[in-house]
Amino acid sequence: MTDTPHPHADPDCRAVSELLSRVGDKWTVLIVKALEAKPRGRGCRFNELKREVGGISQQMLTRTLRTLERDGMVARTVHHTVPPSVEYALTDLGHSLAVPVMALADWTFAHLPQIHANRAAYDGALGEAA
Amino acid sequence: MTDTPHPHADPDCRAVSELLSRVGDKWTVLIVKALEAKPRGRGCRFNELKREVGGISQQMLTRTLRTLERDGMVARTVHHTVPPSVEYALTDLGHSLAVPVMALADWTFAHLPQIHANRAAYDGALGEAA
DNA sequence: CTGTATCCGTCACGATACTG
DNA sequence: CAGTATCGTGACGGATACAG
Repeated sequence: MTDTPHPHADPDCRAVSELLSRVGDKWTVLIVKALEAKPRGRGCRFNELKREVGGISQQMLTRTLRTLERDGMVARTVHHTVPPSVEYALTDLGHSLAVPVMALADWTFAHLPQIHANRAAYDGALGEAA
Repeated sequence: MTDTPHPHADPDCRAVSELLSRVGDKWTVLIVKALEAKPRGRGCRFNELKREVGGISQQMLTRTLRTLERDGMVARTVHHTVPPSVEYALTDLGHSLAVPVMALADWTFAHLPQIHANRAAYDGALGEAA
């Protein structure tokens, strides 16, 4: 009651924003999607994942995987062999996240024509304003 | 077959990424949420919206609203009075977008304790590694 | 009241080189 | 093969000043 500067001050709200940002970033969804395609229980090696996602740098792949691992979305398994090999796999939490995310993706896909039409109309209106 | 550099090259995939980024940005969801709270058909003035979202600059409010308007998510109605007044309201498309977005927000909210526990465990493991 | 234009700091992202 | 360290760049977001 003291005073609420703005909605983001609320811890829960911040957490939701944070997760939304995560989903909205450039690679998270692509990585989750790639891992989700794998048969349940089977992991994916680092470079294998890198190839499947495509166009991602080692840096970003490592960073994004670390974040996902920290949140418990992916599990990391190290095999101390020579050469070393590491397997990544979605956890239950990771799989469950994929559900609402894919729903959003489906929404986008379904409304794509509409959105494109809207943009064309908007941009067109600007041009003819002269 | 010619060659697929990376998934983002596909127009549809790019469009989905784009929408995801939009949702993941700092203000879009908060604005949509504020507009959604309004009774159907009733608009919201610029500064009224600014107050309700809280902590947003005019700059960002204008930019985000423009983007949403261009995509047909919000409708902008200008009343040529003195002083001028403008009303913003969600369109049908905007309302329908709110559904999957809120589903994602609900997922986050539901799994918040789990995620926090995971982070604590992860960070804790790092500390004791020494 | 409702915008637009400008400047500036921050940080996400990418490329590269290096290590175990 | 997997990962870290370092550096550069550019987009994004915020503050401010100005205009209709």
